[in-house]
Amino acid sequence: MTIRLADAGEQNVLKPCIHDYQVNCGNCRLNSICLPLALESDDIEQLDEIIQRSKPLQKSQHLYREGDVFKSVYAVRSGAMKAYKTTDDGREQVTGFYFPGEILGMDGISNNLHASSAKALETAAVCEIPFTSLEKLSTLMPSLQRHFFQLMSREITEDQQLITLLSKNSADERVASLMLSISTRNSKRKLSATQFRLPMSRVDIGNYLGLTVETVSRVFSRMQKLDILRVDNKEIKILDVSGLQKLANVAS
Amino acid sequence: MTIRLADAGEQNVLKPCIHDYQVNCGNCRLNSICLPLALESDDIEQLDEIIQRSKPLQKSQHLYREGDVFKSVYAVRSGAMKAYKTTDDGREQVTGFYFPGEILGMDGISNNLHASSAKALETAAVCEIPFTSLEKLSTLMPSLQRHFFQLMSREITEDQQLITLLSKNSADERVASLMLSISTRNSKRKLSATQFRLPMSRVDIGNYLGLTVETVSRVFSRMQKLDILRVDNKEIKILDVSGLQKLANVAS
DNA sequence: AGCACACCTTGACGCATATCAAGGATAGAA
DNA sequence: TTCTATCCTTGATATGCGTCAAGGTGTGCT
Repeated sequence: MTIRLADAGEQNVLKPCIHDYQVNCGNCRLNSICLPLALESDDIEQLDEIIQRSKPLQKSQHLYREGDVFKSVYAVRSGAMKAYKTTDDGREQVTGFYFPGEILGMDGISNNLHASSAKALETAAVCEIPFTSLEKLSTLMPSLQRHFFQLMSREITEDQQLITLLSKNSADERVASLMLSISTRNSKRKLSATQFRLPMSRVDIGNYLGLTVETVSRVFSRMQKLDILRVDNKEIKILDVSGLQKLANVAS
Repeated sequence: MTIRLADAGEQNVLKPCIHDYQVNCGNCRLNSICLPLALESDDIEQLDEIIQRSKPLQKSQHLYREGDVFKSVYAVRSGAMKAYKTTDDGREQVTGFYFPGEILGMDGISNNLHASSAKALETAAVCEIPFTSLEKLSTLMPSLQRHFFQLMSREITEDQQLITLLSKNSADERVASLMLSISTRNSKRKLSATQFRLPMSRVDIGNYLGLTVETVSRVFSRMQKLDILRVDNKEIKILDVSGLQKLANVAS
């Protein structure tokens, strides 16, 4: 079986290797998102050495589960992941969606146990970054230490954004915000900011935003009627960005 | 003017100094919460040297404001603080309450700007920990580096708890959870787990939990009627812990 | 002590979103 | 292709919490 990743193709020409999903950090297309480091090139090589690239995950396969011993954080290389917790009464709470270049698993550091589960929303490849190696390397490379402090801090500010969204905003505003967030993250990866395919189901969206499926569906219908979005199942086209921003109630 | 802190009294007998609010980390009563480090005593001394202890904040005084340049994180030494963000449309979102031994300000690391404001809920003393010094020290002391990774990770998991609470739980469950959280944090500080004075207003509670003042007030009345709490303005007495846990919908 | 202002409580009512229900669309399997 | 399971949409109804309104309580200032 040949595994072929969209991002890996060009590298293979230059640098063939046993598995064609092998890439290295130095020429990974995503390193500006994943590691916006002021790293010297031999620093990157050191980092590259500790990172493990494993076989892609199939859709709905778990990367780790809540309660697993924490060993590594992970960078998404292709595809998309969701993180979720199971509440005491057995329901699920989606805590985040992760796209290529984004890091997940940092919530496991505090107790050495993963505080949430991570599951592939579609076929996905990840880079595994063993945390003890990362810690050691961080003491040697101040810029790497700083970068990880920043990454974790960003996770905190993003969670606080979501808290505000859940606490203060209407269903329309929540869905609009998520669409804008995905749009922004896409454009950081040099993909279309106005047209994309949602990797997650309506249930996941609702779960993440504290809404029911029905409400999410109705919001999409409403936005379509207002010519703000064109929704065709999971295909989204943003027709009116500023209208969407107005709906999301954010300063552009 | 003489400033006197509850925690500082006994230290002054042993180690008088210019300001009687001066304490050091080595004999601070809170160091088991603030720094549960496997630090050697001379490590603690090094940490102690970078920490600045300033004059207490008066009620409603700001420690920092959203958008301020980020220089330090802060440990609460006495009193209580709240952190909040101002939304694009000018409303306030309380993102956390901080009690003695707890650390705030870590959301400023990612952009070198504070992502939220911090305000004293009552007269409060804080320890200022300059971040660049902390970073330098962390490269030299792996256990300190690890500790800060853990602290930030804990902030992430706590935010995720709040996300779940806001997304899935009723008004009763939210208020019950907050009461249990304060109770737990009190007992970590060797204070009563069943009787305490809330430092924050009903507005702040509602704001934090995504509820209106009126709803918070009604929940308190309801819990009082059920003999779960005794509420006398800001004085809270928990009469039925397991009843409260049941209301909060958490596994005890 | 007396006043003023902020904070808290309670009630009546309305609305946004959940819930319940049913049918349609889509995608993977045989 | 056809079957089947999952996902999505839409409508009708219910409800928890917000909103509006009014009055009470506590606290700090003069």
